[in-house]
Amino acid sequence: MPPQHQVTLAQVAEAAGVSIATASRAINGSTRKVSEEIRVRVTQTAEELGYLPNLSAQTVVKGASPTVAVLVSDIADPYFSAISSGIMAAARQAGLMVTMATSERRSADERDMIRTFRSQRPRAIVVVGSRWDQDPQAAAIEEQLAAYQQAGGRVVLVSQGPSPFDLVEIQNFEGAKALAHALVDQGGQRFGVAVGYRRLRTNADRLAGFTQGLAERSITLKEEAVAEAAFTRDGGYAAMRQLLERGVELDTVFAASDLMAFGAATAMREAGVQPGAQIGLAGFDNIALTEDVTPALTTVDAPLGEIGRRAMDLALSEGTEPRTVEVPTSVILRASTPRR
Amino acid sequence: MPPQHQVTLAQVAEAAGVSIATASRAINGSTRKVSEEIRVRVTQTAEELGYLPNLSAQTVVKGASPTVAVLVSDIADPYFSAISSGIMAAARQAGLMVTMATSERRSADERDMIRTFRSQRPRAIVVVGSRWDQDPQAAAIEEQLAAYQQAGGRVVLVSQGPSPFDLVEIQNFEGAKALAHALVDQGGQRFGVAVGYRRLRTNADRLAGFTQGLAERSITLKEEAVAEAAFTRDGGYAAMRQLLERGVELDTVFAASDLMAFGAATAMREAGVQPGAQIGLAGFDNIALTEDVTPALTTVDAPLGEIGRRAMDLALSEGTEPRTVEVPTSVILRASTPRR
DNA sequence: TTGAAAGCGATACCAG
DNA sequence: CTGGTATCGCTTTCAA
Repeated sequence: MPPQHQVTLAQVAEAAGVSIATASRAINGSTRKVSEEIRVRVTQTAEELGYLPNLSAQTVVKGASPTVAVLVSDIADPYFSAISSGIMAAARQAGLMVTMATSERRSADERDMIRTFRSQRPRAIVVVGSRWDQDPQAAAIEEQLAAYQQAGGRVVLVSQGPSPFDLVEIQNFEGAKALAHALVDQGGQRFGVAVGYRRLRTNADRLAGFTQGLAERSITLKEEAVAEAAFTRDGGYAAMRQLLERGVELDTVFAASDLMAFGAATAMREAGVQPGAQIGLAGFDNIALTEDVTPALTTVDAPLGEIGRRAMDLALSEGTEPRTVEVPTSVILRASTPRR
Repeated sequence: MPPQHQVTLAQVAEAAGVSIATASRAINGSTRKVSEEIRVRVTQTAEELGYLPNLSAQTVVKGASPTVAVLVSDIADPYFSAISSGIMAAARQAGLMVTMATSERRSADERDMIRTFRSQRPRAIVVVGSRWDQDPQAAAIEEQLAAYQQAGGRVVLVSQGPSPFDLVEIQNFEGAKALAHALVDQGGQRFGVAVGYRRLRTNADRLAGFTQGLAERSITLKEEAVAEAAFTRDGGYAAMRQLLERGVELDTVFAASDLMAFGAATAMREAGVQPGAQIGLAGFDNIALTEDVTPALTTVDAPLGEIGRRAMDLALSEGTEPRTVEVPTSVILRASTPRR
């Protein structure tokens, strides 16, 4: 790493003919006790010299950096990028920088990244991503986060409870349940589900909610009508193919995410089935473009940008007790699930 | 910002019964001159105590932080998130952290963010986003970047040339030209274009390439067949509406990005026109989901992930002369532009 | 190979 | 209000 020589505070002080202490107060005066005249002179000198405060030096003495660290599974996934967008907007308003890393859903890496984050002494660490059942790394990760919190940092999870940390929780169960109701009300009777791996809590919850929603309308979701694959576009494609190959009779398919739904739609078409015609299709999340596809995709809206903002709110707040923010979801019916 | 008390190197040294200097060498020994026995003892003690190096302190003394700063216009846009994903993957391999900010296409903010980046003393700054013609802030931004480079940092732009910095350039002109050829070869005759604001170089280049491609096939693109709006999904929608309202006769529309194409497709449908049937539609970028929409979208592939990786390659390389990497594009014909 | 000590850039306490 | 100085956590000469 080539060292970068920069203008230092000492140089500014010297050029302005004041002490370092005064220069510091003039430029970053916490309790501004500097005569206006000097303040102007120093800031001008700083400007002329192109002085930029060394954030690291400030961090060393202050003990924490004006930064929030964000860990997401995959930034190319519109779900995560929308949440990240909300986080970054809120961070900017709060005058914080964002350092970001992607775990690519490998929880071993996740632990390492959190260690690296801790080295940065950020003001908060936000982890976005579903919890895994029986994750062998879960304990190690939680330990890292707990130690960080112990040391005075704030931890916010966008995930599922229960959690010893601040938590933003999407109503996966409730949303899926409401969707089931809506779809039955539209005349759906034979349901199938394309779900991501159930070890991911998000999938388990959405499936459970959907199942219960159907049950409340006296419809039993048969196990053979549930196909499981990766929680991605390709997984949706694969799961839909499974369903089609199994020959289960279906009039409506629920995909556990919009991305899976997109893949599922393509699988249907390849099999000569028109989504929204022979078989209805619904997703979850309401990511961008769900309105632009044909037929427009029925889905459960999760306000992703707001989720990011809420996470930052928690990160910036002071409380000591871990709090949970429930983010409500709402069903959006579109052409992909016509009334029958 | 609550100070965070953490285990320090001094504590580790004390607990291990060695000097701070030795502890430092044992844990981060650049030139490893520590006896194996001590090394083991120190690292174990560090582990037990939960020691984490203070990155800021290291940065202060080393003069630069193991970080690359990335500025993108909008992380929620799949174009940028795909590039970011490539950058982050490459950064991780190189053992660098990523600090990220979004300018939201406001170039005044852009300048400020670069200043803030500089305060971090990152190893490199990567700016992703099209250049504006007559951008009043352009000079100020370039000045910031130049000063940063002067001080030993590396600057990489993912943008358009000419540039005094390292540059990753997408072949917008060539790609659009090739697309024009392909569409004419398929029998297209009456072309329209939905383009983003032309002050954005990306749009100007894509439009110019497309126009020239048509010209090379003896087709003149009339000005009335070009509609200009925001370089977003909504802009595509608006531009397409303009075209339709103008009543220009069209058999094929080129949208300057896939996102614009998605919006344009919806506008067509609302007007009772089937994209891919009455009017063909093509985009640019080949973002995710272009294959999953109906009809699948013809587009120009820009390898977004690779663009990010290339940018990092440049950021990590040592050379002093500014270099340019041209990233080739390729036409992908799909159902949205059927043979006529 | 190890340790003592001099910085790195900035803040904040304590006098003046 | 201003200046001198100890301090933050760590790396890196310079001796031993």
